[in-house]
Amino acid sequence: GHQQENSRSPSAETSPPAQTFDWMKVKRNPPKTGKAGEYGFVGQPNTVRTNFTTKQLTELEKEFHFNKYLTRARRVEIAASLQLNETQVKIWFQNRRMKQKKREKEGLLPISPATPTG
Amino acid sequence: VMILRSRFLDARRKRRNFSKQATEILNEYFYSHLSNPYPSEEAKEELAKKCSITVSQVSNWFGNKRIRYKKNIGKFQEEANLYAAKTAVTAAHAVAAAVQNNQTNSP
DNA sequence: CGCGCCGATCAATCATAGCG
DNA sequence: ACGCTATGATTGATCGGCGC
Repeated sequence: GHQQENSRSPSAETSPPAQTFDWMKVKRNPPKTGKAGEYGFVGQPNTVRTNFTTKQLTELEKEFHFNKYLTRARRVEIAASLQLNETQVKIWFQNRRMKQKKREKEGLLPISPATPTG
Repeated sequence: VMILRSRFLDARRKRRNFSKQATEILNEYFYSHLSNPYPSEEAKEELAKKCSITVSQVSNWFGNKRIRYKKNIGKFQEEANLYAAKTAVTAAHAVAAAVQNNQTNSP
């Protein structure tokens, strides 16, 4: 048996490697977490993700436990309190909710492999 | 730097590589859909079942695979060729079947 | 028309597994 | 035991779509 010939597949898929598809070119825009009012550096995006401190995470988690959703006012308070951008606080809660959802989802399936419903 | 890392790390600490079989299945899907390696939720569930892993793990695998693949396409050439050849056989069968069905229909 | 949210994904990083 | 690479998981932030 031998099937090593390079025949042009009439179909669409199954193309030779090294081919560059759109998904390989996808590039994310740099984070716009430009903080203003701290140091003299204003206007230059952060290019990298912020590293939240343990204190900030602790406070955020505490707030999250209080309520999963934030109001504009609350967001402003927390942002100022933790020295973060309102957007960062908003995004953090967003991600937090997704994480919560994911945890709940996984904590239910892996214990029931046998289901009569098929 | 401090030990800010070892505060609430958990799952990330102890992990086990997927079985060879699971990796094989995932790679087969990835390379047979190289033009668009984004399995639907449904496909992920099926892959998860076949690989005996969770849907999240399937998502993680594809996420990592896509990023690492495009970051260094050359490094995956061999692997790509390997699975491309493998899927080519399957494709050939599909084409053969399609031809039979397409006999009465031509563009 | 803008804003927040959801779901998916990106991209960088962490920490460990695997190999010589 | 040690250094390096491969690989799974985590996560701040982006993208597109939706509803208000």
